[in-house]
Amino acid sequence: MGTMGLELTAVKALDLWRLSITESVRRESPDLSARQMALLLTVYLTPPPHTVRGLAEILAVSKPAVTRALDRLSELELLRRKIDETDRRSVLIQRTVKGSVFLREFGEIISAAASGMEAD
Amino acid sequence: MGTMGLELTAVKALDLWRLSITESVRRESPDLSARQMALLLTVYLTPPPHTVRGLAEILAVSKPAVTRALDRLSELELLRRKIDETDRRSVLIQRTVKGSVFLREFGEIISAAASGMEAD
DNA sequence: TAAAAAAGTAACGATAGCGAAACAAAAGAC
DNA sequence: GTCTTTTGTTTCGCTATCGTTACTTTTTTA
Repeated sequence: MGTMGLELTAVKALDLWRLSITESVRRESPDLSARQMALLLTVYLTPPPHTVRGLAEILAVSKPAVTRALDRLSELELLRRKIDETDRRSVLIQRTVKGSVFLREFGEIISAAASGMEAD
Repeated sequence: MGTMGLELTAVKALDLWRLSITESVRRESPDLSARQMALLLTVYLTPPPHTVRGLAEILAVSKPAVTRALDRLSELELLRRKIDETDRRSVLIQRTVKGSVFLREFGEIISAAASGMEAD
């Protein structure tokens, strides 16, 4: 199994996670919760448009919880709200320069941790 | 580069992170902060003994911050404090059954996400 | 156009977490 | 045996986030 994708045993996966998140914490990145990070990554890596309702469904959390996460992430300027002019009830969640930089750096942290790991 | 270790571009790394953390959030796992998760993984995946001081150094955070994270994680029974009888000032941080289960499941989430990812 | 539905937010009372400083307990130095 | 250092926790005032409920605005339905 797994020959079509990336091979990664559970133990190696956890160690990759450890190395990456530890490095991220050490760099004093904002201490985002799992929920906030999941929301941020979803906006950046899955096709738009992104709405509060859609994100709440994807993450299986309530709409107010998404609103609060958006409050935090937009305060950090990691993403931005914009009213959907075709349906003014909706809010479109958009990327920002700062968010792109943040995630690019984070991706590089993971990637570096992976390349430094011992082979099986 | 990277031929000695696991190959993972930054973009694929981020998507692996997204799939894993999203699945974790959807399962209503406790919403741990990056700091708490880093601490938990360090205790489980690096050689003991683990002390407050040692963890604070590894994560580059203050000792009270470690104490607070331990309060939370031990309340969740993901790990446990034990006084070091050879130096009763020190507290040894130990694993629990619940924490082992939690991390094993999380490792499997990552591993499953990886094996389901498109190859390059 | 009035009523119903949908999208997102605000308000509520609550807990959790923050950094900084002060603290108690134990061990080491002299 | 006191003084100092080390270890970890507690406390302080404060901000952030929690889940739930109530609400405003906009769109759709009838």
